[in-house]
Amino acid sequence: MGEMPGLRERKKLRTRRALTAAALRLFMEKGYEQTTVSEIAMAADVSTRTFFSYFASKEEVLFHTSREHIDRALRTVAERRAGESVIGLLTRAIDATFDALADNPEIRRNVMVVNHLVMTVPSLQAHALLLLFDTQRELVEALRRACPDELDLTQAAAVVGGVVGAAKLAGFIRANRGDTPEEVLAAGREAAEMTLAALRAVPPPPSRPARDDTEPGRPPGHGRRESGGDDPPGR
Amino acid sequence: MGEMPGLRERKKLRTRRALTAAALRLFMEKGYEQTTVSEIAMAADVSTRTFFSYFASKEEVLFHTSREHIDRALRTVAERRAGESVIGLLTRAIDATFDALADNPEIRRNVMVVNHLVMTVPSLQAHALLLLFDTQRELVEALRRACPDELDLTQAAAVVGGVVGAAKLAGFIRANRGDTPEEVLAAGREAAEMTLAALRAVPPPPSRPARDDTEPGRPPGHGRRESGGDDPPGR
DNA sequence: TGAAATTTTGCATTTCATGTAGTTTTGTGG
DNA sequence: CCACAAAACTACATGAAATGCAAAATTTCA
Repeated sequence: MGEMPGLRERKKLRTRRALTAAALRLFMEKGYEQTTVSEIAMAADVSTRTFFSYFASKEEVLFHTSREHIDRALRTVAERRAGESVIGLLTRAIDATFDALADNPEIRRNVMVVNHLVMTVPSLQAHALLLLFDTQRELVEALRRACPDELDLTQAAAVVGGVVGAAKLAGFIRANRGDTPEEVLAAGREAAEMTLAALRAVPPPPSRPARDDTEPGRPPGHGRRESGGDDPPGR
Repeated sequence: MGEMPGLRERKKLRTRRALTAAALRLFMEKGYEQTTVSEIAMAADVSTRTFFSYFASKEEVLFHTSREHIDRALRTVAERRAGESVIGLLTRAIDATFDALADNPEIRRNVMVVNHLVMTVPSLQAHALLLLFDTQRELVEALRRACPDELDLTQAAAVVGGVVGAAKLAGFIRANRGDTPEEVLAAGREAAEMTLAALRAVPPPPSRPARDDTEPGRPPGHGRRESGGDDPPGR
């Protein structure tokens, strides 16, 4: 089959880029709601109908690029190192993701605009949360594939949800207060590592008996263990 | 001023209920996308325009009721008991929430339908995630109000995000697999308590020096402390 | 060059959502 | 019981998102 992209593919890429660039510019200039799809298409010199053959919706034009970051995180998890603990693996994946985000200046510039839009337009916020949520589901799957026999479904979900949830909430809240991207990233990283540190110290509780889980689901052996627990009185 | 609601208010309530009931029934019968707003209005015997004076959008008709659950959780956090640790307070709030959800059969029936719709319609999933996210932000605020001088912003966000994130992801994933509401609730509760247990054993790391936070942000004193910390080497 | 495949386009249509202006219903005070 | 003000509702018009379809236009390949 073809090696070099070919004119048709190159043109498609150019059109897609023109559309996203025009969209970002217009959103910044006039606001998201005030910008119509037909204006975006006009600015990119294509018909309105063509816009929708590139992006399923007006919102999607903002999120099409983030896929590569997601894939990197998934790849990191998939390449578990020999002898690496579950939490160690997650720590490495989190670090790799934050490092990649922090290092790329061009991406960071766009992220600023996208971030501002996401923070201020509810429908975009919802879309972003959905994207992140789907990512978490993929992460859970990847984690289970990389560490079979060490995590049952609920445990994997708890670990991923806890770490990503902490980073997300901390990051969003900081971003909402108008902090710089650097501060936002730092807060997210810090929150994730706080949760990881807690998980690192205490292996998940002993497997509950009556929990049939399709897979065997045994208690994951982590690095170390220490004080069992002292649960507070009651509910 | 008026004590008893008054006819006007009662009628409004009836109309709102009629609208939600009609919407749920039609959504179930014909699917969400296939149901138009005008059909819902027709079934509830009001004009299409009136629908939008009750609900800002077609999606909102599904989520208007969940507000009371949110308020209960917030109230629990606000009523911190004397001497209660931060994690203990959160544990109690989580338990109260899950107990309330598990106990009310009428709510559970509706939750079934809503759940199914949320799981299958992306725009509804996005809306639900947004709602949950806003709830988390309110929780962070409430937690900081209830425990001033014990948590800085990032720490509060990490704790809430971690616990809720774990419960959410575990619950959604189970729900997606078609598990019963009981199983979904159990998995959510279990995941939340797993994260809480981890946090309980390890107090957040010593306050980082160069972190100016609008509020003093001192190291959170939890109920008990033990192994100081084993912070991971570096980043 | 010419035929096949694919992309783009214009047009029609549907639905969500909002603004406006006018009518009906409700609460209140004489 | 009636009249008046406030509110809730309705009908109508409008704008924009999104989709389907068939007719051009463009690329690919023989």
